[in-house]
Amino acid sequence: MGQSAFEKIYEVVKQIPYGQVATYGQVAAIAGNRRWARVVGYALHANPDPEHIPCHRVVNREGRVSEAFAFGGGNRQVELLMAEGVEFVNGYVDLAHYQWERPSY
DNA sequence: GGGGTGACGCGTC
DNA sequence: CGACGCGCCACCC
Repeated sequence: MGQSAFEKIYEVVKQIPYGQVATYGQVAAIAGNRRWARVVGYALHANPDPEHIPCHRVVNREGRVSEAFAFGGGNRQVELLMAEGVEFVNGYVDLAHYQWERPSY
C-alpha cells in the first residue's frame, strides 16, 4: 500500500491525546523506525492538515519546542500546550508526567 | 536523474 | 559540559 513513512507519521501524531505530548523520536519509533525522527520534523513542517495533526503536541527529546521554525512563532506552541494542562519547567515540557505513552495495540 | 537540506536522536571525541 | 558526525526519509532546485 502507499503507506510511506510520512503517512505513518501523520497517523501517529493524530493519535496523540489531549493534554499529552510526544517526542519526535517517539513518533518515529511508533511509526516504524526511530531514525525517522528527521522525517517527522519534515512531516510536521509540511503539516498538510494542522486541524487533525496536532504538531504542537510534538516536542524534541528535551521537551523543548522549535522556536525558530514553529508554525505560529514558537511561543504559540507553548501556549497551546499549557492551555491543555501541560506544565512547563524553565521552558521545557515535563515529559516525566506528560509524555504520551502509546497504547500497546 | 543527482545533490543538498531539514521542526531530530544518539553515540563518540 | 560542548561540539561533531552519522543515519533515515521526503521535498526542492
